[in-house]
Amino acid sequence: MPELAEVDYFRKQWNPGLGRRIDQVLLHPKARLFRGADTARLVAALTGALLERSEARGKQMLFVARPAKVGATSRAWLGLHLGMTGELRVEPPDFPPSRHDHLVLLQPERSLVFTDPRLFGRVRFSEGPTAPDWWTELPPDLLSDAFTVPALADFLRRRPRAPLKAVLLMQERFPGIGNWMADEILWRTAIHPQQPAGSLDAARVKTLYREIRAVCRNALRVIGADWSDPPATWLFPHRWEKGGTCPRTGAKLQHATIGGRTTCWSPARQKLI
DNA sequence: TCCTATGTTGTATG
DNA sequence: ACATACAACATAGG
Repeated sequence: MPELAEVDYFRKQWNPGLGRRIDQVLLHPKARLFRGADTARLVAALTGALLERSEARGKQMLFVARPAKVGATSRAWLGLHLGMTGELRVEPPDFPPSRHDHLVLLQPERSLVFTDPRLFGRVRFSEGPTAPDWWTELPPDLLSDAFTVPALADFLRRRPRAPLKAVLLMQERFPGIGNWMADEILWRTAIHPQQPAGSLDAARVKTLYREIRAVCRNALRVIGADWSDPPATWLFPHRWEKGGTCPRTGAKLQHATIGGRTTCWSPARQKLI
């Protein structure tokens, strides 16, 4: 389920383990989750290490650990992506991992668990004095100063015929936006999800920019903080209701596959132009 | 049985 | 080279 705010919520689930030692690492090395990662080194580096801190950028998470060796300047960098069904949670120290618990960091006081039934998630691992490229080369956060109206306009211009719904899902420009956030943004902006990205005038680009930032802020405040339900004034709680209606117009919501994903919009306020 | 699922990626086509 | 579209990945639930 995780998009921007859900990812940050799950990241914080491991907060009780920060500043604490990792005694043991349990994993299934052949799980698709670990494709491309050196699991042997991951286990060797994290065993006995101190879990220092974590951060999230878009749908990506980073956990940083200090190796047991005294005076070590190198760090262990653990990158996690939750895919479609990944979750992070805390369990007791003696907890027995079940089938989908693919990575477990055992601490004296608790177990930090990464579970992912569908295995669309991903674990990355690196060692070194500074953060690895796969972390530092991530695109700028949508709430940072680096995400600007001209940057948005330029990106849309380069994908002139793609439907806006599909474009908003491109992580290289919109890190953290997923299916429900894209629909929420277009609904607030009153733009049809099928609208070609290159067809917006300057005023609409500016409005789109503002609503992208607003949905990111609101989602982090409401869902990211404690997994609160978004209020009925959002599209979110109505999008899967049968016979669901638009909270602003009262008109019946519509559904179709756009950009390869099930899309919900309010035909009363989102019309092709 | 068939369809759906808050995601990414590899591949084909234009 | 770039833009676009879509199957594939793996599992559970309606």
